[in-house]
Amino acid sequence: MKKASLKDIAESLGVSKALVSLVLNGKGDERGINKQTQEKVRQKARELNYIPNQYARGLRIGRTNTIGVIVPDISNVFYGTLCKAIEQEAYDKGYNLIISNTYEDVQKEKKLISDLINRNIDGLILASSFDSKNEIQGLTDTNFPLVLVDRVFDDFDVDSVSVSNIDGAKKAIEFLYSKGVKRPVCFSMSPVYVSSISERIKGYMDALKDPNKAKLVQIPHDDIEGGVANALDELQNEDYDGVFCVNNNIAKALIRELSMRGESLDQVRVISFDDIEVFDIVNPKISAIAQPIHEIGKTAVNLLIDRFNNEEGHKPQQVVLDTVLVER
Amino acid sequence: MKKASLKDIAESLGVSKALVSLVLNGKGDERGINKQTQEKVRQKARELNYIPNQYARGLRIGRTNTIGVIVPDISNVFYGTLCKAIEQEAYDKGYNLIISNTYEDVQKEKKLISDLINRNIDGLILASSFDSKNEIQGLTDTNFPLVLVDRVFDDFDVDSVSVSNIDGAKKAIEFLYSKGVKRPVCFSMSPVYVSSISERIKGYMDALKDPNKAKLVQIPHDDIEGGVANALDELQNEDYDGVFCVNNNIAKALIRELSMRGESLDQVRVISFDDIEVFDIVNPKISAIAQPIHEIGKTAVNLLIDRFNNEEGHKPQQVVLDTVLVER
DNA sequence: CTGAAAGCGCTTACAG
DNA sequence: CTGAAAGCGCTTACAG
Repeated sequence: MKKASLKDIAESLGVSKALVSLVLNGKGDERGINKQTQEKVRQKARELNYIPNQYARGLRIGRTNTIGVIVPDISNVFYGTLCKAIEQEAYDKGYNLIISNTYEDVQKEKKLISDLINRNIDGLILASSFDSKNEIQGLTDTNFPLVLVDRVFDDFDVDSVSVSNIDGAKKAIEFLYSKGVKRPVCFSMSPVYVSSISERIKGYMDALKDPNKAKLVQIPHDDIEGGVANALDELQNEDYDGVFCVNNNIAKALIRELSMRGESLDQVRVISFDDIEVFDIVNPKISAIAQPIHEIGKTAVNLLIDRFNNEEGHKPQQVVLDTVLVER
Repeated sequence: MKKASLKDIAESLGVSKALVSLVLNGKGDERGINKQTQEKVRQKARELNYIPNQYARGLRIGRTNTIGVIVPDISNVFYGTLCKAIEQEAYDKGYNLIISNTYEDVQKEKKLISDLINRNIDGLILASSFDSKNEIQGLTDTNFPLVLVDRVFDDFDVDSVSVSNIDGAKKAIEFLYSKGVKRPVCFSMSPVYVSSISERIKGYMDALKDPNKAKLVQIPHDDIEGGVANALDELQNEDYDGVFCVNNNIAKALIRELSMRGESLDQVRVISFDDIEVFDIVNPKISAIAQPIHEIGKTAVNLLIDRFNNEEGHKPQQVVLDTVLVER
């Protein structure tokens, strides 16, 4: 039950491997190969259930039609959905994905990047946890096709797709004010240096009516539950009356903690960055700043493919998409 | 900035490619290659930033260290978490993953399977939407390494990992009874033929005190919201007082719909198969039948690897893991 | 209109 | 202790 190769088809038909290869790659007409011969080849390929060996092909062509994807955590709904969007677009364009998680561990991220390159991916889509572009400068120096998503770096001439986080955060704070909130707190998350988080903090600061009343709480990414509980304790006696959560994980922990304490969500106005299903399920519902996740994924894939097909001419672009306030 | 190859190392050191290959693959000692020569080779490989071409290697060896994973929908938390578990175990064992979604579309599933095999994956982990084993009989006939997860087929001698769905559903119903529920309804989902769903229905039936009072509602998988709304309308005037949801998607839709109607969850006792975060966030919390997702993923990967390393001796196993009642 | 040949980068018997 | 050679399966100039 050995797999059929080009040679098997060629021999059984009495033609050359070259001819078979040409026909099967759709270059039969272009090379003026006899229609009947072409049909015979295709027929036989079907008959032998021929499956081209992509590794021989990749070796020869120098490309593998595989894109690497590295995200912090695919079981986080935001990244799960992003990966799904990337997968759909990649699948449509004939590319496969290799997906890996870093869990915000920069050592693992370094290892994953080199592992993936070892696997000869054609390009990489990266939601990085690095604190500076230095860590990936090496990649771009060697001209390796890279697209940053979600988290980007300043002054870095590499393809990227992100959202206007500052603007989104502003919209969130303005929404709180419009609902009568007097003093909004920001529940932020470590590592605070990733661009998406730091920009959202900046948006919060910018939108405050009275910057002196800014209140920023740092929630550690590896103990969100505990961090939120501590924050609530700490704020017990302060006159905060609204919370802006910089991401959905914090908002989820907050909802849970409030309900455990018997405090209704009605008492505290909450809004979150990232719109997830839960916000529409809990009672009362939670408003959110939604990211165009599908478009982020699609754009990232297409930037990469453009780079592949256009090695010389491709100019790195920093795409910034808008967020939407989902009012509930 | 060309990538270094074995040949580059060999030439710059005045040794053969064979020697370099042996050393770099850790067979230097076994083949009695001079320690100093070995050190020189490793040194030079580092210096040239040598990355072996996996496709040349794969072509030569016949293996690619890549596992295909096909699930219905990775943005569904259950499958997202399963993929994460699979990824972790695979990563530890030196395998890469190619993940794809079927969205319950059997045509897409067929195409994906052949696509992945075209990409020369070493083996496949499959949560299938097929209604019978016939669709994949071909795969196993050719002896292709396959592990079914979550959804399995009867009388099919292939590796698989699933949970005791019947038993889990019984536990759910018994829990409802213990909480004073008199007449539990089962919210089931199409396609109902997948084993996980049909077994949960069977568990529900088996556990009913009065089988005549069985009430099974079919929710279409592509319109869960609407299906749940209709179901609630239909049940308006019946004396049901508890709901068993066969999966988390249905439970989420139910929670949302109840809260939209202003009915508290307290009025209707709900329990769901699959334990997800939301159940711990809503108020009141929802009890659930939890699957050992991490163990499912890990077991699947290891069955596959055992099959790889043990081509002849490997005996297909049907692993069935236990569920846990998470009472809230 | 078609074929023979080279070569992608690697590993592995084989030979000495 | 090390090297020369074959070959994995494919594609692509080149030649006729």
